[in-house]
Amino acid sequence: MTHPLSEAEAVVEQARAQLDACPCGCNREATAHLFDTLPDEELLYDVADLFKAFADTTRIKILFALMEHGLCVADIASTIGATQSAVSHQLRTLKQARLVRPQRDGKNVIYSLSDDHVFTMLAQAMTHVCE
Amino acid sequence: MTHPLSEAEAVVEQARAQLDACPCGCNREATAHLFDTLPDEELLYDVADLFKAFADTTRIKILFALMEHGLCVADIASTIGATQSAVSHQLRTLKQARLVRPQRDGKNVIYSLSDDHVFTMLAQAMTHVCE
DNA sequence: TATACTTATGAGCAAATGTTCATATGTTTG
DNA sequence: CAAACATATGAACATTTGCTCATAAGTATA
Repeated sequence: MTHPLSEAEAVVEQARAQLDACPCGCNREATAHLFDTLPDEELLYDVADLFKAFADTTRIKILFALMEHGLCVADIASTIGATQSAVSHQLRTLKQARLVRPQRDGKNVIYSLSDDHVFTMLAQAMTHVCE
Repeated sequence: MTHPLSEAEAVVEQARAQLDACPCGCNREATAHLFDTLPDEELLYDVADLFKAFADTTRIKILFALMEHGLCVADIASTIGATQSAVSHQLRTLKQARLVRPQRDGKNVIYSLSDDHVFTMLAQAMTHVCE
């Protein structure tokens, strides 16, 4: 015997839970309690560092260029119109901040966004700017 | 006559739609198409500028201090342990980037986060750092 | 192994940034 | 209006940052 209604309710519950758990922290009510007190100095320092990694036009161009798929250094350079050296220097910064991930492919090194978190931060910023 | 199953399905559908519409852009599939081509130079510049506004320890401290509720300049300064002048200078930067909003209250000026977008960006960064 | 090709790195320089100190601007109250 | 208090701003200085140029390091192929 099936219980159509309760099954559906379970799905609804699941969907709601997923909303609450949205990893991006966009649910203010569900997240606010995390900030009752000022976080540790060190943590705040790390947060600022994360934003610093995004805070340059060249690096932003690189990251957007990688949103579709990975690219080698030379292709990144030609896509965004920058020097190989400049791109390599900035990739170093992005790599240290764990925003991109290198992967050797013969002579080339393919860089990709580290994870969906990076994508989310970029999308979030883009929507903010576009408003 | 009621239709329990189809009503429940409607709710499920609504919940799913809400998930897709998550304003933070955390749904990669739903957002990816926005980045098929590299955005305009100017837009990328603005995105970098937005991140620059977050990219300083003092400013991050100020923003986190404001996550609970608005504060006047002096209170911000004492909360984060910084000079009145330093805080005022940085508030200027944050104001220009539309991350905070001033509101006169007698002799004081109460600063608050501009909108939930700012909250989201901070929460997002915090979760990224904490992983 | 020698050569060509791709990427990474170090030094040096110019520009941007954040702080302090002094002071100006604004606001309330005697 | 004068004095006290809160905030904003300008100049100067030190630090950080991002670029270029030259060159090193890693990889594939003749």
